[in-house]
Formats: sequence, structure tokens, C-alpha cells
Amino acid sequence: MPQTASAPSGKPPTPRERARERTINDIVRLGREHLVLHGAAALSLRAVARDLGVVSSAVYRYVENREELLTLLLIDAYNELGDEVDAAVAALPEADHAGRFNALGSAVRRWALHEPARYGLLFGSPVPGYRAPTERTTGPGTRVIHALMSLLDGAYRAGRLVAPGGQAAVVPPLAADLERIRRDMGLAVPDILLARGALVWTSLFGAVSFEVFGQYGADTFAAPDELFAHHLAVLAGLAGLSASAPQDGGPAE
Amino acid sequence: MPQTASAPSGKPPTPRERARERTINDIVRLGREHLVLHGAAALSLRAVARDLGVVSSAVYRYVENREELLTLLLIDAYNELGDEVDAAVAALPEADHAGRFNALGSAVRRWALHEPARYGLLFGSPVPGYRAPTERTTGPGTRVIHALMSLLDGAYRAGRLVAPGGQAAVVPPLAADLERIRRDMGLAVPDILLARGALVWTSLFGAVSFEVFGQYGADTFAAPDELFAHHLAVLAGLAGLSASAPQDGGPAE
DNA sequence: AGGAGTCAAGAGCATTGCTCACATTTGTTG
DNA sequence: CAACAAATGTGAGCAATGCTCTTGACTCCT
Repeated sequence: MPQTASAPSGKPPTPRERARERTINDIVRLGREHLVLHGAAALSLRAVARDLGVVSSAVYRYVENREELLTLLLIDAYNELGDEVDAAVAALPEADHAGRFNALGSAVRRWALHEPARYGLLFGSPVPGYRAPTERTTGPGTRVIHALMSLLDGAYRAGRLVAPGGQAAVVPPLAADLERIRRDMGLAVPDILLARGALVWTSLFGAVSFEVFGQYGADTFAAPDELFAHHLAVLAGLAGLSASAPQDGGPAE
Repeated sequence: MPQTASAPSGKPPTPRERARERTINDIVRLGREHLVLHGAAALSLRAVARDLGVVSSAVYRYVENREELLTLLLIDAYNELGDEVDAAVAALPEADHAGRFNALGSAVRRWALHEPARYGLLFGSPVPGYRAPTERTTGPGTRVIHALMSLLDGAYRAGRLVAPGGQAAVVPPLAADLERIRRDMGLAVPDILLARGALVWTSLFGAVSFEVFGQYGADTFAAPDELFAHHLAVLAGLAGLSASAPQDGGPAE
């Protein structure tokens, strides 16, 4: 059984632990390469072992099984996507809510198109027989929705998120869910805008998935960039963001 | 090599051809069962052969390889989804555009939740190394978008699809794509509504995929039915459908 | 120095997709 | 009806895969 991977108990790492960590990193790196080259289901521990210059059974010292490696790659990919999104959002001033929304969506799409296999691992059909251990993946896996929601929340607190008129209130069971989410994430947006944020979230990934997975026909859209930009603009409006640039004062707090 | 599967040349089928077709149907049926039980990537020709009561190599007389069986299952699933959607839409009067839209979306979700593995085969990450032969799958694979678009087109021709106000026109490259689509599908809706229809399309499947693939957290939404109903209502408005009374226009600029 | 902990190697098992040579069934035709 | 040819089924076999187990070696700490 692989050892306790890392319980940072304060003690300085022994050379052995460092070597072990280095090997695990190598395995993840090689696994990532195989992933982008041959896809998730074709990920082979034996092939990784070959590239590592070691016999197949040796990798089981570091990685419990194929699922464990998939989990490591899942976390790795979630974090890379989260980093990209965070960087793209942070590159724009905090008051430019619409710009930041656009940057977030574009970053997701850019990363997905650049890493289709890893995107598929995150947002495609689940690998059969593989259940991601939520206690390890929810953290990295929720970075994008957290970024999106805090973005929308910031816009709301700045008075730049306009609730749509004529929209019926959400039904009580859904309101209960939304209330819990609002509390857990420390948000201020009201139910209707929160629900719309969730819809925008799923819609963003729906559009990206259709493009990455080739769900549009092969030659349906010759201008996918423009299509996505248009979708993103409509989604910004759907979320309640006013499309025009924020010329007024800075952040509220 | 599997024979010419079926070139309906008018001649009555010989008993042998009928037996052959029956065997292929059995293979597809067994494959479907394995698909729903163990997922797409775990689909095994040998297991199907075992269930068929025949030695493994015998199935290659009927199915060229594993990919071929996947293609058959793909077409099978596309058609079943298409049938469900068509039936749900046809159950409501043609003039009830909003109701039909709701029925379409609900039918997609219902089928997806009932057949998660097959839904994943259709709309999840592509099976690695497998390229669906477009000449055989585009027909069944476009039934839902055709149903959606003709529904929206009917509403537009009936004057029940209101273009949102304050929406900028689409850029020329995208307009060219939309024009071609409009021509190919014989539609009348203008660019803005057509683009919104595409967004509604991807958003619908985005919401369904999130739910089926467990992309929402495990216990994020205790009321998924209400969440989806809410999303569907918002998407209907986004498409331009007036729910009962004409909704307010787009956000003021 | 010695023992506990760690690691790599290689054999082995069950599984898969797929091919091939051979046997058997089946329908047609001389 | 008998012979032939096409269609179908059989079983062995190859190259992979994930994973386990035993064996030996190596490292580090007391």
C-alpha cells in the first residue's frame, strides 16, 4: 500500500520522502502526457512505467492503482484550469465586472480547446467504474464556480447587477438550496440572480463542451470564436451584468 | 468482413438475411445492456459474445469491430432520444410554443437521467480513439436540434417569438454561418434569434450534462427538478418565447 | 552493525480486441 | 438429389492491459 502521501506534520522531509515526492511528480507528468496524447480511457499504468524506465509493478509503490493516478490527474487539471481562470480575471480591474466575466469565460474556453483530453476528464462523461473521491476533488473542482460567483457577487454589491424585471420568484425548495449556497459561499446576491448565475455557469460549460467535444456538426460553424463571443455576451446579460463599461466609481467597499 | 449490411435493393430478404438481421439486433440489444450496466469504455465484445452464447470471434462476422458496435449503439441511442423528444413535443398543440419548448427540454432531461451511460456516450467526452462516422450519425444526431429549431421557427412565424431589445447585431462571420444554417434548415428566424436558439440548445445540454455527470456537487442541490424547471423557464425567455404574457425586453443599456 | 522500512524486479493471472485456419451449417444450383 | 459455395461457428493464438505476489536488494535510523 502506498504510504501516507503527505501529512505535513511540520517535520522536515527526509531525503527519502523528497525522492518519493519527486517520483510521484514524474508519474503525474508522464500520465498527463499520455492523457493529452491518447485520452483518458487509454491511460495505461504500464506505459507510464515504461516511460519512467521502470518495470510495471514498480509504479504501484507510488500510486495505488489506475484510479488513483486518474484522481491525481483530475486534481492537477482542475488546478491548472483554476489558475488560468484566476489569472485571467485578476488581469482586469476589479470594477470591470463585465470585462472580468468575459475574461473568465474566455479563459475556460481557451484552456478547454488547448487541453481537450484533460477538459474531457473534468467535464465529460465520467470514466466508467471510476468515482472521483469528492473529499479530494471538490476543492480544486469548485474554483471556477467560486470565481464566477464572487465576481457576480462583487458586481451586485457594487450595484452593477440588475435583477431582471417580470421574473417570478423561485419556488421554496429551490430557495432553500440557494439560501444554503449563499451562506456557504458568503454571497449577497438574491435568489433570482443566484439561480441565473447557476444557469450561466452550466451554460458556459455547455457551450464549451459542445465545441470541444464536436457536438456542433463538423462544419456547422466556421466562426466559432465569434459564436462563443456572442454567447458570452448574451450570458453576461442573462446574469444581470450591464454590458457597457463601468465608468463610474470604483469598488463599493 | 461483415457483409453488405443492408442495401435495400427491393428484393425480398432471404431467410438468411433475416436471421442475420435478427442476430445483429440481438448484439445491439446485449451491447445496450452492457452499456447501461458498465459504461461505454467497459463495453466488451467478448462479454456480448458470451451473453449471445457464442464464441468471441463469431461476433466479428456481424460487427466489424468494437467501434462499429459503438456506432450502432450511438445511432440507437440518438434515435431513442429523438423519438422521446418528438413524442413529448407532439403531445402538445402546435400553437403552445412555450409548452412545447418545456416539453422538449424536459424530455431530454428525463431520458438523460434515465439512461446516463447512453447519454454520456452521446454528449460526454468522446471515446478515445473513436471517431463517429458522421455520414451515419449526423442524421439521428441532429434530431433534437432540428426539433428545437423548427419549434422556435414556428413560434416566430406565428409572431410569438419576440426579438430582445437593445441587442447588437451579430458580426459578419457569424452571420454567414447563421445564413447557411437558416437556408439548410429552411428557417425564417432572424440572426439574433437564431444565435440565441443555438445558445439555448447548448445551455439545455449543459444543464442536463451537469446534472447527469454529477458536476454539481454531490449535495449542492436538493431540489434538482425545481432547479431545472427554473432554468428551462429562463431559457425560454432567452430564446424569445413569451411564457404567457410577453416578457420585458433585454436589459436597458 | 543490525533491523525496520522501502523499493524494484519478474513471474503470473485474468481480461481485452482481433486474426487466422479450420470445421460446420445452410441455401442454391447443376 | 447431390455437389458446391457461401455463410457461419470454433478454438487457438498474439499482443496488450490492470493488478498481485514473492523475492531479493537497498537505504536509513537507532
